[in-house]
Amino acid sequence: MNTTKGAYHHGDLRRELVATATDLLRRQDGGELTLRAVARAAGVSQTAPYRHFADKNALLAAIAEAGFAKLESRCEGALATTVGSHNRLHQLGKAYVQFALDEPALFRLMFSAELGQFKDQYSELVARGKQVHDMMRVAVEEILAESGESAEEAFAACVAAWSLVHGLAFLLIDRAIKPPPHETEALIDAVTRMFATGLP
Amino acid sequence: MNTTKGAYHHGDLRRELVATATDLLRRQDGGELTLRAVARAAGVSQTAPYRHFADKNALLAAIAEAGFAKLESRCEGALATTVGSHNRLHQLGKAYVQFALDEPALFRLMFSAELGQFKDQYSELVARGKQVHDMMRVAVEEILAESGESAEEAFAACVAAWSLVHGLAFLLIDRAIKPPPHETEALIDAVTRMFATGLP
DNA sequence: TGTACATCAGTGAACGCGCGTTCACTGATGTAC
DNA sequence: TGTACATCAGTGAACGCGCGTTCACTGATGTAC
Repeated sequence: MNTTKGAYHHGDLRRELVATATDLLRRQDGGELTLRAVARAAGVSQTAPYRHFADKNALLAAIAEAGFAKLESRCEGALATTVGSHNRLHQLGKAYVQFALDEPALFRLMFSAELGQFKDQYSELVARGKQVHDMMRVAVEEILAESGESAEEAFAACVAAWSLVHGLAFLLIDRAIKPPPHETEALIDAVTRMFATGLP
Repeated sequence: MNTTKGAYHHGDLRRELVATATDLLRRQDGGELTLRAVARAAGVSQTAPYRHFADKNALLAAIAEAGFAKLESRCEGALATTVGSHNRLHQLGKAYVQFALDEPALFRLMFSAELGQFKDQYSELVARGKQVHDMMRVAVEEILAESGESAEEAFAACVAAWSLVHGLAFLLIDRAIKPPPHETEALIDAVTRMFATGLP
């Protein structure tokens, strides 16, 4: 594998395209992501991506997959240093919302209707998405296990926990609610705690 | 005002374009909404909309504004027949989520990044959006007033309530969670109740 | 070690397409006298 | 009541644009002998 930049053979263009696209999303939040723009930003001809992706959808799927991996590792990082079941759910929620704030366009893509239309064809992507759901589930179950709740309760509670952080993330990145910047973190803290400590 | 269909002068093309666009969103969820497609669906030339809207953004703003009005009237309908502060918040949340399920593409547009980029230019749209927030706030304050909570608590609680229903709506319409269709309503009921009854 | 050749990973020109928008226009309507 | 004319609300052709994608190609790499 050749990692020299500028070479005719790039070495790892696939990975680079995904990284460049993620970067592009970060820099031009709101705009449309085009294959040509990604290739341009990667310093490569507009047809080069076709060597690594069947079509634009395949690239989008790869970007979203990498996004889920990133989200997952952020959440795991938050859990790694936290003890106590309520506290763990609380930190998990904060990491989730913070990820959305750091990467709004990527977060949007990961859950977009556009992606939703074909994502079932990309099993790795589906698997990555499930793992986020699973982290939520485990965190909620940790709490409910302590008080011996039923599994049905657990499902609804898990969905509620996820809904809360997912909704807060979207309301913030879509600017439906606009707290002063220096109060944003406190708001996230208050809202996520509200649920985590509210569970039985 | 002439309401005869097929006439050269339509009579109320502005309203019709908004209605047609909403219809189009409903029928082709996921696809892009184009000015030309809206005009085509309304049975009018592709340049006719320019008589009523400065550009495509203005049409999108009008569609979203009508969407917020619709959402608001749905929520008001739910509140009109409900007594008891906890119950009212619960029903409000259900109406919100149900609206998103009935009009997923419209709901997405109302909160889309695309719209977010220019919506501040349309004050009527901004005002409509605020009214939804206000309904949430009032419902939460009704509850908190009964136990004399502080205003800061109220803000976080309001954001939390809105986040919960907003997140559940998006997780469902984006198929991030896929309950069996006949269980969807029960899940919405359980999740929205979970918060409404969880407040002090 | 040197050479021939298959394979791989790029390039660049070109395609058809649908988009938003403009422009000069035309048909319908309403008003003044 | 009838006519002239200004105004309003549409039409249809045309524009330039950037898009995803295809195609024949070319330069770089690795392997067999």
